[in-house]
Amino acid sequence: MEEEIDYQFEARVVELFCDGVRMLGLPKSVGEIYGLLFISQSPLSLDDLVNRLGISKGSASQGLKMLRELGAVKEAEGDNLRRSYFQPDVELKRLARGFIKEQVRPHLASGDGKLADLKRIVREAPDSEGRQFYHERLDQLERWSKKARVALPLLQRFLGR
Amino acid sequence: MEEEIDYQFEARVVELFCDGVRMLGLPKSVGEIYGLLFISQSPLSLDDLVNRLGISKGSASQGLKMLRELGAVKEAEGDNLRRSYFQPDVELKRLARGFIKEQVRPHLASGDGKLADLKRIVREAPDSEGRQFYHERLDQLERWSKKARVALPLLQRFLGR
DNA sequence: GTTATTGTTCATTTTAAATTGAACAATATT
DNA sequence: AATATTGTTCAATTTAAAATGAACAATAAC
Repeated sequence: MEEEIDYQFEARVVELFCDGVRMLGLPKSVGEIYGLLFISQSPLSLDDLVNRLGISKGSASQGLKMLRELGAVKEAEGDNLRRSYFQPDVELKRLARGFIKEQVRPHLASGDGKLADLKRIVREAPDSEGRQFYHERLDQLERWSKKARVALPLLQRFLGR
Repeated sequence: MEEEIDYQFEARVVELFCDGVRMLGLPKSVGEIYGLLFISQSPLSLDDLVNRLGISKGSASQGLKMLRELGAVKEAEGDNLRRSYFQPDVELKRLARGFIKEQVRPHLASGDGKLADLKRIVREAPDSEGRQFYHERLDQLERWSKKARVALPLLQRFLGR
């Protein structure tokens, strides 16, 4: 009965994290895994995650991989010496840093590259009524990108205090 | 030939915006529409969007609706008096405000509600070894949420200057 | 060296989300 | 009032992303 309450409670926390990570554009399973680790009193193994969340071994493995890359989970000691156990990193600072580094910056960088290509196309195009307009719009885009690049470290700093 | 260059250029700008909005979790078609409006020298009608992007009337209508709700496009005058024409709002400030108001805040609010429910469950549960731990974790979540609520207006302010 | 255990990879399947397009409403034109 | 034009809605379809699970590698135990 006590178990039953815990289980329902756990499920609702997991659900809350699902919503959370989907807002960030990450797969549901990643939210489930992080959520369960977050609300568990002791580190869990891949097998624990599979059993308690009812997801496949593949999902659990991939989800853990992503969470490790994000710096959102770290290895920990557990009963079984042959297994790896995981616990969540619960510092918002680190979570934000990992997300920005792994998910945001790469997209921004790729966008900057494409933007530079476009600017070159306009620069090398023959003069025309459109050229000036296009140039202005691309400059606008460049200003957005620059602002984002400045905002990110500020945001990170704010979250880390 | 001149037309051809413009078309390719336009297509690449549209693609850039597709990537951009997908990073924000919005549908591709919304990026295409905004992107085309962004790089067009004059306002466009729904029909223009359908023809030049090769998307369905339904998509264009829904995409425009979302962009209007986000405050990312506004109506404008055009040749045909019976049609509505649209042009983009290119102020980062407004774009950020709309996105935060329509896409971020609702999720945060719903999360806060669920979090409050969970806190109540823990508060009303009988004392147990787990109770204290759960309480701490939910407090942590609450601190995250509060930090986010404070960060958003700061971010908005920063983007608006 | 054979068998068990643990975890990863990736082709296939499933699921969720976006798109379509036909029916419909609203409004203007003849 | 009949017809044309414009735009919306929503059930059905398509598409992209995520989850699955079987095959595989790596390591440990026997």
